[in-house]
Amino acid sequence: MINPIWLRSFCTLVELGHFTRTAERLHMTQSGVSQHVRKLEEQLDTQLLVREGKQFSLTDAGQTLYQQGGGILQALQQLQQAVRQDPPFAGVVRVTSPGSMGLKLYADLLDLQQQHPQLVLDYRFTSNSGVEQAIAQLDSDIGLMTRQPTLSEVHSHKVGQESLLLVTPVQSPSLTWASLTQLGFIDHPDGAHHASLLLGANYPEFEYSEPLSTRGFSNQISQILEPVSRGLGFTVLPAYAVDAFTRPELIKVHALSVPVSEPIYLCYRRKSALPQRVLSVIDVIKTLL
Amino acid sequence: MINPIWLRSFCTLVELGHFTRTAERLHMTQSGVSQHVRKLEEQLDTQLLVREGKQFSLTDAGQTLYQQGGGILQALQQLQQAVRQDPPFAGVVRVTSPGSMGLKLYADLLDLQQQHPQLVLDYRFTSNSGVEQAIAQLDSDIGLMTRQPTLSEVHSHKVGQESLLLVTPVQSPSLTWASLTQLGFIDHPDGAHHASLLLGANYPEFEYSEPLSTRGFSNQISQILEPVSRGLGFTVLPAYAVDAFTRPELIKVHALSVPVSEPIYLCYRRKSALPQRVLSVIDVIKTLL
DNA sequence: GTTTATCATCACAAAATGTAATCAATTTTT
DNA sequence: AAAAATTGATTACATTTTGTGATGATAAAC
Repeated sequence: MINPIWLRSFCTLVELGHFTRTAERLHMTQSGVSQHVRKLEEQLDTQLLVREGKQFSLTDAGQTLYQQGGGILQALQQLQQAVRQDPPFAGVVRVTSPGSMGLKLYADLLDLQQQHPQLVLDYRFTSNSGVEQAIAQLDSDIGLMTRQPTLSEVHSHKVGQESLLLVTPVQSPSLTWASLTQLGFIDHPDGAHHASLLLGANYPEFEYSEPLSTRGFSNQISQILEPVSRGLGFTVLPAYAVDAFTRPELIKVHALSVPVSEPIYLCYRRKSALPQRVLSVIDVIKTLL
Repeated sequence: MINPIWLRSFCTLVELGHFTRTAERLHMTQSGVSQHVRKLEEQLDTQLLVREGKQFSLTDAGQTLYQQGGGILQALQQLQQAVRQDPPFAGVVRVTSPGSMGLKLYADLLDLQQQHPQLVLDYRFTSNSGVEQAIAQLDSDIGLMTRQPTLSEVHSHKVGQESLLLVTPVQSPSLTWASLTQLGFIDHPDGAHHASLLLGANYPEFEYSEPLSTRGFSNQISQILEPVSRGLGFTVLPAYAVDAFTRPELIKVHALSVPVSEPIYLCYRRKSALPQRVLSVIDVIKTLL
């Protein structure tokens, strides 16, 4: 009986044309891929690949095996999906998002997890491109991004938006450009980007002035407002991150005359049939954003 | 990924409704079958069988898995057939037949093997029902029988016949019924059957007389003519067995007035796609009989 | 010509698989 | 009813398979 694990390695290899990349895709070592192919060839007593230096081409047998085998593998997967019991609120769901909206989502999803003790949430914070990668590599079930993904494997649609807000200490001076530059900027991973969006739209001076003087930086999204609350500077943050700050009385949030917001895209892997628990969480996320 | 070995155990179990018989069919132990099913259920986190004492029925999931899974297994098998290199004269071919025609065939097939050094013949002698069983249980690729098989898995068609011959010592007396009974019978596994066929058709006395007095027995087909050649008795043998005797000058073969012969049926497993080497040997056998 | 990237091979640790022995239960025989 | 025989589940263990890391060889890139 053909070993479907070996077959999968072979089919992936044919698609990628590259042992090392196949290994990465399948979360195994290059040595493993090499051996899988060799064992397939041994078992079938048939050469599948014609090795040409570091390239290879397919023999007729290899061609057949790839075409037919791919279909069978899919059928096996689908069968597993069809038969496996698939409860809507049990099992692991892996969510990845940038920090800002994560602060809100994570709390809300923990509520959900408390309602469904069988549900296990694996929530990871990372950059937009990290989200995209995680989805494409099957490392995450659901992703949230503030831009559309570029990889073709990743499906996305807009599910909401988050306003960018100017945040200053409570006892802040006026909101003139001069006072802001004097107060100084508290930076964070998306700080420059957010600042240019919001400030550029509201302060004509922004475009021509010096870069903002940075008075601090944190990549821990929940910590960014701490220096602001102590009067050390101002920042520009998505609303969800502001909402999550524990001492709102120490900061002041300003509605500027030209509101700016970033879209939020919900992403998951195209084609791969999603288990019920992932669909459930997607539904919940949509109601939250 | 669903393990196709486990799946095969499960599908066979569903068909046979019986763990122990499934184990026999698949050449494994009952314990193994039991574990395969359990592991499938564990992996899919789904009950497949509802155990009812020693019986069982299928859950919905089990039903689906059986139906879809069976198809996938077949597809896998066929793919393997299609891809596996399948030389016409290399590999093991297992032939099973009763002794008589085996004596001729085995020699001829050894000739074939000498012409094709890659070919390996596994020739086993057994009874008609043994042949049938061996085919049905996939223990043999080709079988030869002198009656039609009864098992539905076994396909057969007539490829020839072998004459039954009366064999006496060279210096035998007349062929009257009286002299034969006085000479005595050398028996072998099919002896009684063959004798009744041939003698019953040629000696009206046969039906009413005492059972033949037996002067010897051998289940080694090539040895049966030894006691005959020494004058110890006569026997009735298929022609192929007589032809194989090394000292033909010591025996006398008699053409009786009513010739009797047994049909020869060539058998192989229905449906299972035969590898090229088996087809080759089948062709050769047909030319030999 | 040197460096880097890529694939094959090998030795070994970890994991899986299959079996025999045993147990528990059900069915059949006496 | 009791005894015997079947049948499937479970367990312990030996064997086999599998995947990895290390190493080496060869092709591509610089």
